[in-house]
Amino acid sequence: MLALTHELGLRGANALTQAFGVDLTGKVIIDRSQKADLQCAAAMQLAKSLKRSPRELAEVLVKALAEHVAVKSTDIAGPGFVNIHLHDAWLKQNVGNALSLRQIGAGHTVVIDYSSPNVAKPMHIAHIRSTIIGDAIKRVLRAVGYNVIADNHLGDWGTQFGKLIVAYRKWLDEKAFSENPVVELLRLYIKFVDLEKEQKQALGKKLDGDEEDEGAAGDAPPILQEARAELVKLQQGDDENVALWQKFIDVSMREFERVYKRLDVSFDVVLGESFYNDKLASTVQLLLDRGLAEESEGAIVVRFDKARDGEALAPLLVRKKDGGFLYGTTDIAGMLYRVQRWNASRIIIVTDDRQQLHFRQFFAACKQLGVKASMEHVFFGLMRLPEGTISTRDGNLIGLEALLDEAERRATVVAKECNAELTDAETVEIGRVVGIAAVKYNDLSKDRTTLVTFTWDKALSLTGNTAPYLQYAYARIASLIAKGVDAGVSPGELASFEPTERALTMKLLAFDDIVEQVALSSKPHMLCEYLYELAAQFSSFYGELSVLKAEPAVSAGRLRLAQLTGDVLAKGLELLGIGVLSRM
RNA sequence: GCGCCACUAGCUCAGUUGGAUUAGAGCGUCGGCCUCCGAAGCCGAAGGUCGCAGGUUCGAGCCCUGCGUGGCGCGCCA
Repeated sequence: MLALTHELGLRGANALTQAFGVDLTGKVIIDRSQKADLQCAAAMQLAKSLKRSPRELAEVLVKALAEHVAVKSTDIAGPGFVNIHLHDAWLKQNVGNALSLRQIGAGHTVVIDYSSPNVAKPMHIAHIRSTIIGDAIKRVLRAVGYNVIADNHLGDWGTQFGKLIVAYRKWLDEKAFSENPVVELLRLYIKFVDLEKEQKQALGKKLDGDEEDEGAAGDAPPILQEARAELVKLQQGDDENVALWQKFIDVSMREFERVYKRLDVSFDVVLGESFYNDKLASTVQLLLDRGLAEESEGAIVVRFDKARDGEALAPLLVRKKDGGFLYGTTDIAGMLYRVQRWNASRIIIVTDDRQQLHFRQFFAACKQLGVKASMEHVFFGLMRLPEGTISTRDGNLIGLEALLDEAERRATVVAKECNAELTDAETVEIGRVVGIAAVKYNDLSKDRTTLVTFTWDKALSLTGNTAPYLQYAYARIASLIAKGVDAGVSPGELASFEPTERALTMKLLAFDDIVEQVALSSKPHMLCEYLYELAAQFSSFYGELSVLKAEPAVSAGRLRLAQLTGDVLAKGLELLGIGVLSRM
């Protein structure tokens, strides 16, 4: 219905512009309403600046809007609200366009960076947020016409690789590695960190008061010195170390791919941190040349000031005093690369909210370097467990695959209970689709900025506002249509228009509006909310009215509404990365 | 010390970016509905000082200020 609200908004703005001689283009917004089909609050919003009474403006709007073919009547209510009632005939005629989306992204390229797991660490339940939310945003942006580049910015570089190489050579358990390489790598890493801590304590606490020398080789724990040496060799291209590093990446990617396949998540490119290695020195040089970076205590930093950058941010470190680079350097290099290579007008990066400061810093630096693209940090709240923060150290990781396994298992049990006619193979397939959907929807349906506390029962719930509810509505519709075919009823023009049918129609027509809002705000939960309301509206309609057992003309119309609902549900769920089933 | 995010029903969350005398869902609780298109469902009930106090205006759960609680950040990790 976006097209209609836009038309009405334009019409209203033109009328006011003509009446008062002030250009008000774009100032009249048409909203949904509980009291009417649509409403307009512009009269009150604009009254003050025009020095007119809201009533006066409302009179103009009422007259202008009433002339549109879709509008049956208009009236003024309260302090100056304009209520708009639409013709039933118009709604019936236009409901078939519910699935068409304005291509607001046409001609634009957006790069979206999500998932981005760390190599050599298993994916656990917290990784699902970036992965699932990012993938849904990607699908929505594509649906509204953007050329989308989905980029998995792997954590495949950095100091941890020196540690891993040392630990691998010292303590590798071959058998464990061949059975589950990533778990073994995690064990090795933890073992290293434990030893490092031990040695540090043995060295005494004098390091605290002597920060100047902390980086000096002499005072660091021996094991850490070894790791640093291996890291330097790796960075210099030492064959053996590079081979090991590549091996870590390969085994990790194999595991990631397995998870992505189960989740139906995909990327266009996988450009990890290491991809930008050869661009870091020149990035720092560029910052220096532009006068944006300066030396400070041996390091190179970018400073910000309120007048130029809009806020007084802490400095961003781009080169350590030992010459090494940091992830801020990589991020800036990545931004420049993405803008140049793809000529992207939007860059979206999906990470948890702890990194907000970092993103504001590096976005500000990019702006100073002339990046014109819209840079958006799409952040989400951290996931925690009821007993506290998820941490590798505490060993309370819940593996992502374990979660998916359990989800499928529970959904399979329920599928068997609910539908005895299904074969075992069907039950397993349904359990798979429904279980994965439940996990995804659980994450997608909450505003991404809220902190979530993970519990099995919530994450795997199958009733109420969940994916299975939506899938169930779809399955019933599929069943209806099949029965309609048997009975010789096929979808046709809407004949009757009971209140529930009208409400369902209005809901269907809101689809394009919601999708556009998600594309602009990167908040998929709005689509979840909408689909849930749509399914609920359908369920009411279905409970209240007979579809196939009404008069033929009425049946055809109701079947059409059901079919459109099914189409929108399937399309909406597809945009969330969730599948549907015709039987469950 | 500075900054970011949150605070809405017993619990988990929405609230269309400032709109309408009844602030909405789900779970849980209580009560109805399978002889009739799929009960993973439908209908109804109970449940609220929107963290607290001020402010802005025609109008505030939403914006501003202060405070409280929780979580997370703040130069050589990512």
